[in-house]
Amino acid sequence: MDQGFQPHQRLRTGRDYGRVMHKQQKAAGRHLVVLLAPRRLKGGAIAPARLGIMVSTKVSKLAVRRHQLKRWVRELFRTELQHDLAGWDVCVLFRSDPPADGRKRLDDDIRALLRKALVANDGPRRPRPGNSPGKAPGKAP
RNA sequence: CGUCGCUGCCGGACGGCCGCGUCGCGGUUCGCCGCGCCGAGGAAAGUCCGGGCUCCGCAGGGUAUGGUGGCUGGCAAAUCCAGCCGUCUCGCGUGGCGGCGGGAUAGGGACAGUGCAACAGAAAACAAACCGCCUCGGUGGCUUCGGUCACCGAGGUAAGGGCGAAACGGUGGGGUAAGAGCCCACCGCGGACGUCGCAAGACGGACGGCACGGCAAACCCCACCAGGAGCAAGCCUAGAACGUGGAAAGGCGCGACCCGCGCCAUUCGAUCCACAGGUCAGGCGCACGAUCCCUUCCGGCAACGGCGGGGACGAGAGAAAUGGCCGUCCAGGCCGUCCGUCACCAUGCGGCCGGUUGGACAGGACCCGGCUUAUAGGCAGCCCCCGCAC
RNA sequence: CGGGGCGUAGCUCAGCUUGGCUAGAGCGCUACGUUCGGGACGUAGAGGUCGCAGGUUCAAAUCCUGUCGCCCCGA
Repeated sequence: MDQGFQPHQRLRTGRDYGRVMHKQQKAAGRHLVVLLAPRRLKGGAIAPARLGIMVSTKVSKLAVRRHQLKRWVRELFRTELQHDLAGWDVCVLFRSDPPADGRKRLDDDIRALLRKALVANDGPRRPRPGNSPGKAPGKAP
């Protein structure tokens, strides 16, 4: 099984992040929020999943801690989640600092929130029809 | 032996699997793939100082502003480091000084000026009379007619009382109506000058005759230092645009001000305003340097410096890479158990087995030197003489 | 990278300029009064290491230095 994690598997630009944030397909937990957006390549092929992680200084003032949180999420994505999420861009946004020894619980939370977000539709309050620039609403795989 | 304190150092090692970043080589269906090297700290942190580097045409003068404040040395430089001096303080010692040892120290100037000092107290800064003490005058009482007491008034007096953080030298003697550096001795204070020291200062001291109180981490004065911005500095390449309307005689260049200097412009119009248009592109800067490690010799009390020899290149990316699982070792802690060593006990040392913990503070963003702060545990040295044993 | 500000009673703030007289105000809290009871009102009272550590001074919330925490600007 491929467990790599390379540049094309990440959200890299502000545009990527903005696209995921505006999709409104999300699920929130105590310590973090998971956002999803579907993605297709030009030829219609299913794109590999991409991950973006956001940890602000408000979550923790210590750089070490912020790095550690990113690594936890990245490791989980790399080892088990990336193949199930093919065709999706995922963004994990931390709201507060989880307990220092709570890695297992954090992993469970992420899995649960992902399931919730996948079931959720594009968002209950759809923007005014005809206003959005021709985006295709994502379909849950 | 342990502990406290201070100083310095270390702050896991090796290996396996999966994974990440730069670079190099090879391959490629141009998506990427394979192999190899290297890949966070002593504080990478706070950003408190100092530099390097880069640009601002020149860095020139003055003012302002800010900083520094014993001396000498060290360093590229410094609010850093070392040594020394002064002051304060603690301990030891002495009859008392001198002395010895430790600690702290932002430590120029209070005869340039302005200002501040609550409460208490008579009085708080060119001194001053509340009580007291003394003299003189007046009135009254008593009288042994010498005086004495009370009150009022005019003066003298800083020795005594009490206040305070601080009261215009201290002690003793002379002196006096009572007193006073008024005079004298010793001490304190100021101090021309001399000697020693590179210097801060140290020692001696004619003489003065008490005058000169405290606070400048109050304003301030003096001396010295500082041009400004910061790698989003800045340089190069590619690409887009190089239009419209209005105001306009001076504007801009250093961003506190003035001077000096320079540049652009004066209706074909510098510049300013509004609109329109463009920009989230790539490379360099970017890591071989006041570099790091080991070392002979020399100079210095030390910080540190010099000549020489050997060895090492150790992240540099774009919001930004070091992680996960496991094994062995190693290290320490705690508990339980057993054995050995010294003549014995305690302590200690060494060894065996079982269980638990892999630990603290913490992650580079142009780079260095220092400072400060955080830090589980361990090692070494010094100090102390607190505890235990002999 | 550069710059600025704040920390005082449970809460929101004043006092810092020019150190001392006194750490103060409002809300809240406690007790009593008033009311049949509550609210409002009246009277009395409690409550503060002035973020922390040093220093200057006779004396520091105030001045100086260091440090911790929080907030806000500019590029």
